[in-house]
Amino acid sequence: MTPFTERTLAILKRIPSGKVMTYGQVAGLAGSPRAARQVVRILHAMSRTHNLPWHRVINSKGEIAVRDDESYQLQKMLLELEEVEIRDGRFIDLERYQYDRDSE
DNA sequence: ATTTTGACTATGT
DNA sequence: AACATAGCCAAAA
Repeated sequence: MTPFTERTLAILKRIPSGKVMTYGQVAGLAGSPRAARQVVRILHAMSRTHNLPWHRVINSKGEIAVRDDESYQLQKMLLELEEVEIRDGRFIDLERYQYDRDSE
């Protein structure tokens, strides 16, 4: 496993329930701010086997990025189970859910 | 070594 | 707000 992947996994696992991060934020903390698409790859490839909170990762516009309707509904449901309120694919109060304080 | 692959992002219109 | 475009980059093929 490459260092970037390792760091990305560590970061993803630290996103608390009820909070979200963008693909770009995760990539940035993992050391490569413009590798958002790599985060997407990692989620696709490893979310199942590594028990990652894939539903807590959203795009920079503050939307659920998934296009497939079934997966979209699943992601929305998982977030709502964590008290994240969404309407029309957008977060009611994104500010409240953003997980920034991570630099440490 | 080169090409393809994305649940992306910033910018411009 | 919506759309197009170009840039992006690590991993896999």
